[in-house]
Amino acid sequence: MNSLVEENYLKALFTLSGGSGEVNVNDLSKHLAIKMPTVTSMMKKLAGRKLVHYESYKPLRLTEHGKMEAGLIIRKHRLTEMFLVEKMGFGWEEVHEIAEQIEHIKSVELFDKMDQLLGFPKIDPHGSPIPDKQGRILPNEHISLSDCKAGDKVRFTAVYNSSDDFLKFLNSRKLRLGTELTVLSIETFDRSMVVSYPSHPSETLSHTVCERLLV
Amino acid sequence: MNSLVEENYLKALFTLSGGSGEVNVNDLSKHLAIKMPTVTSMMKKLAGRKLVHYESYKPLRLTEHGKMEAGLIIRKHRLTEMFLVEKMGFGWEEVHEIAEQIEHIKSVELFDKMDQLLGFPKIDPHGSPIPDKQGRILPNEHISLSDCKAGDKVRFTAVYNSSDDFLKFLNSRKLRLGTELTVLSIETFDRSMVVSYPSHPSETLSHTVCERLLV
DNA sequence: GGAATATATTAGAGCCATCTAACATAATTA
DNA sequence: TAATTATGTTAGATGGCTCTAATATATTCC
Repeated sequence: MNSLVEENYLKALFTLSGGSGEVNVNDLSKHLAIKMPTVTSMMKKLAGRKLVHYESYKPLRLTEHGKMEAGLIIRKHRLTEMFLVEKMGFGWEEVHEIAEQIEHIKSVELFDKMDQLLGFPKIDPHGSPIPDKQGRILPNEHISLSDCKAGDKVRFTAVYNSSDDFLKFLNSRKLRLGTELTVLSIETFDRSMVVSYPSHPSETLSHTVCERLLV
Repeated sequence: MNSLVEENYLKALFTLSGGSGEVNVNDLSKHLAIKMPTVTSMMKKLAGRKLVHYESYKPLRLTEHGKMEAGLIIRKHRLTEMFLVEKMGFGWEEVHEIAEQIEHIKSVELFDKMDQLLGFPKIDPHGSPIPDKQGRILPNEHISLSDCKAGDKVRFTAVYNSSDDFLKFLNSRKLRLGTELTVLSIETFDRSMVVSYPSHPSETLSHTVCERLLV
């Protein structure tokens, strides 16, 4: 049984490991706001429990077992966010903090029940995929809006690295998951985009925003 | 901010303090399954934070502030149980374990939302009163079924010290909160009672059971 | 390739919540 | 009341997670 602290390390490793599956001690340290020596010693501990591959001065990698465990935590997090939004009436910008805590609850039944009441959703309120009961996750197929060309018609399906402020910004522009966007033009000097969608015939979005909108 | 561990001590103190409001170190130690020296040192710590009155070799008492804090934790516990039963379809014997964990979640909004979705209930699924948002609790007015006389007509409104097994027993007899009971007779030799209620015209309940049914 | 910088590890310390062993006080009972 | 038993406290140790300071290895840049 993993402690709450260990679970946070696993989740962070999962989140930070991109395509390569590798994570630096330094990045992990910054992400968790925990000093590097502490991280190193925890990595040795997790390596002892076969949750991460650890070799001195090499990047960290989750083992298959570690990925599964991390996936299960993320599953709980995302099901919780979904439940809070869909069944309890929270705004999607309010739920992260609460889900951060509830994800550590030990009860298969609780999360199965959420899953069932939600109709076995595949994505959370931010558009991120929900891992299955084995902790497996399908890598998402999304690209950034900023990678699109003028004239492209796309569906806004997820956000990247969502902060409260960013979600509030999206709300203020009535940009919701599922919205159909048409790219009208792209400014070359600052790469901002002008897009149109049902409720807003012409809206300008900065490059920073476009990078974080997945379609 | 109280740690999870401190919260468990506060809750136990609240639960164990009867009419006198006093609790022994020994009882607290047994209830929490934590050795006495550990309890003593934690009591000193909580006394330093003005949550308990502590004097060497004297019984423990929660301060008013401590009672409030404990009440708030119990409020979260009971709202959670209620929510799990009423809104998520759990059986009332399944929810205690989960509520034990969720009661430590830091989020006023989460519990306010539960409260609202439940229509501001005054009692939990076991019939125990739910403290208000200030942590105040109204002492319950219930008496044991075992204190009733033959011929009494009463409403079953709460259970005392409910265990899973006991709740399963009640389910098997279709004894639910709110059931109207009539005491038909009392056996003098073992103090068991014969009662009747809508679904069961004649049912015998042992003294042990009767003591734990509050009416 | 060597100096400077960035990244990672080791060593040693501290806090929190727990324990056991030993001792102190209070309550019970012969 | 004196002895016994029950309850409570002190002292010192441990494990988990964290830190800082010092050291080691890798990477970058002149």
